[in-house]
Amino acid sequence: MPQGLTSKGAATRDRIIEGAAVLMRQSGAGVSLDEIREATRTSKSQLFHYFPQGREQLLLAVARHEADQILADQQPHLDDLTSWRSWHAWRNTVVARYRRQGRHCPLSVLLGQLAPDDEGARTVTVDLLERWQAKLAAGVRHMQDHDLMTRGIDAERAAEALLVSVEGGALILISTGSVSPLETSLDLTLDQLRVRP
Amino acid sequence: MPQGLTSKGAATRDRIIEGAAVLMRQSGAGVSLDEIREATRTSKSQLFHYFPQGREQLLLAVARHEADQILADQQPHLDDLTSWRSWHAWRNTVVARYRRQGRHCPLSVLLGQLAPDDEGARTVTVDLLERWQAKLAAGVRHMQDHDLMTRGIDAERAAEALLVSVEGGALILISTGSVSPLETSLDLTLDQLRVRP
DNA sequence: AGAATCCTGGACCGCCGGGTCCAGTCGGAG
DNA sequence: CTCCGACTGGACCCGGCGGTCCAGGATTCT
Repeated sequence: MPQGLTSKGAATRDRIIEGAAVLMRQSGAGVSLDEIREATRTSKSQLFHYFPQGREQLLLAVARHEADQILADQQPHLDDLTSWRSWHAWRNTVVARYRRQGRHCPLSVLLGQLAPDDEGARTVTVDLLERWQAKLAAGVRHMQDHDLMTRGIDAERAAEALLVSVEGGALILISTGSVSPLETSLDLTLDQLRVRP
Repeated sequence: MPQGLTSKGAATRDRIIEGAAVLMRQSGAGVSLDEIREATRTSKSQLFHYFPQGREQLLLAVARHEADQILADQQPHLDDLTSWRSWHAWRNTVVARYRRQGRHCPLSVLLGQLAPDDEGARTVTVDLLERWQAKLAAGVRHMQDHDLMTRGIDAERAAEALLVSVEGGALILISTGSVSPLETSLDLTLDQLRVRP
């Protein structure tokens, strides 16, 4: 990405990312630069003007965009997991999001395009998971501090388990089209955090 | 695949599948027919002789092979989940398998190569999940019948939740390289099936 | 033996797609 | 107004890869 960048240039750059994201969300599989070029009404030279390292850099930018979107979709609940009410609201938001998304996970498709051992691609995923887990752990810790969740399970572990439920549920949703595993697993895991009578 | 197929032909076909599987397991990402040809010491014409529909058919065969392998790796425990001892043995086998596998899931790489909405690819995954879930559910049911697991959770649901733990844990292992989420989630889910005192 | 069929080698083709280049146009700073 | 750097269009290149083809070797059956 060039150092000088006028507002017009920034707008074009964003249009490319957003357009590519939309394209991959619907088309699902591998997208060529020509398709992106056509969908965003740009030219080859613009693509390489804004992403000099080519395809990989572009896809990485789109992946980061999608990763941010995933967290943003869970707001405002994800940042305010301070009561069972908000936990349930969060749970419903997540389920609704994946139900809506159906069998097309934009991020997984994206990462499938990039080399799995590529450092950049790995970073995007790891960053997402870390941010996600941190927010969940904060929520669990707050609940434990107020005796609303059991202290028998370490907050970080609980957050890990919740993440596994969401990711695993989403993965199975992608394969089978069924949301019930996601719901079941998430509900069971949450259940386990309830204070035992 | 041709109708006539001598034992020599079948051997070559198997060699191609096995060789391609090994190749994808180590190389990780997209594999070209030329690489497969070289690794299996065959020629282009053989590849298309045994897989007339070309690359897709070949990858699909490899994917089926890998899916079967996943279940086979969990034997004999998966077919004998009749005591807590065997459940734990199964749990350890699964964890060990994914720990060994590390960040390279052959099946996910494979399916990433094929069009995600391809009917054949979908079938491979769905079949695997269904067989897997059926075996887990059978185990849970057996345990419930002998009052070794709680009857409070429907056997199919329990199997779904276990699957989510394994798949989600494996997915996170692939991304982050950490096995602990897999272990945590699996253990928590199993815990929940214990009969409450 | 001989024919029918399966199996194998490898040259060849065509296209798709990432990447390059250059000749412009635009837009704002001085 | 003028100039410079950012921005844009699109023709072009070229390597790789999936796929085709045919000629010839190996097998098996009658």
